[in-house]
Amino acid sequence: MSEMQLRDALDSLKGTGVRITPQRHAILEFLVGSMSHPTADDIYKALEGKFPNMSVATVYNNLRVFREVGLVKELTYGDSSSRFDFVTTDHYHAICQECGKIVDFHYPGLDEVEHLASHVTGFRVNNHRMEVYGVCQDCGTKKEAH
Amino acid sequence: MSEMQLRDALDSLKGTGVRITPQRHAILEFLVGSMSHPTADDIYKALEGKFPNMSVATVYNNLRVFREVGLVKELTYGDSSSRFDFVTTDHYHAICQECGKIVDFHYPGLDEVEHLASHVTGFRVNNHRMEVYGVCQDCGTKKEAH
DNA sequence: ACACTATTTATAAAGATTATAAAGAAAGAC
DNA sequence: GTCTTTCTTTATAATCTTTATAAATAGTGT
Repeated sequence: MSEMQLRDALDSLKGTGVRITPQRHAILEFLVGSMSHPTADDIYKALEGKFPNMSVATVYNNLRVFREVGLVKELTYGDSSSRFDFVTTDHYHAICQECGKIVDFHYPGLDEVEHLASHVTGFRVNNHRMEVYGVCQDCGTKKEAH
Repeated sequence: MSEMQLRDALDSLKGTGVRITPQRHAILEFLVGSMSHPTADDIYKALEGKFPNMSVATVYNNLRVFREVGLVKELTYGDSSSRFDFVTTDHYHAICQECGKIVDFHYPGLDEVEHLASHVTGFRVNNHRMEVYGVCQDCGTKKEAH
């Protein structure tokens, strides 16, 4: 299943004339297999074993390439580093304010918001982003216990 | 009108035991009067005339204080620096992908999304954030002309 | 005006991301 | 398979934003 996602992603890259390097392959593979919305540094560290000589710049460069092609979304969360999310189906994020965990959830049709925004602001609207902030179950129960 | 907002904000600060310094007064005043969602550096530069000796750290420190008290919201937009928004009524942002302009718009009741997210993820949800991305009128017409 | 404590300032440090230039490797042509 | 061109990687330095630190300064209540 994620095999196919990876293959599609690679095809999509080829289609836009982006070369497939071992590093790109590995970064994409990691992103597809990862449920944890990793930071650039997470990816760098995760691939240290396979590519002892890989530069951080390579990770950043390729994440930018993937983002430009539309394979990956960049999530900027408050103070710390950006997190990267392999684009599959449309979904939103719930972010825990205690531990930083990010959990996906689906919600139908916020297209209406885009239309209204477009009407009110005069923008040609391309897309939107939404996040819900709160405290996850783990952190919630951790606090109750005293 | 923004006079009153400023006065309310100052009262609110006093109420929580935060001292009113000239710098804080000026930063708040600037935020209330500003429609442009400035960065910390914008604020620093804008107040350079009035406070030639003010430190950047002061701006950051106070923006943090204001955020903790709930007077100000921090917006993290993509690659560059955070932007700060004086909290008035609830509203969302439309962001131009060409020039970075941020325009406010109102939309009623996305509480439903919070409820669903809470139900699906098990989070105790506190708040949410939504942004619409696109191209503003200025940038749109600029491109048509050739 | 005094005293107590929070705040400011100046500076340095940390952390994330990008720029640069030389070395290396994909992909298509032959 | 080899060549050649061009893109990519690497290593390093630089940049930019934000925070930490410690001494000097200034609010606030009495």
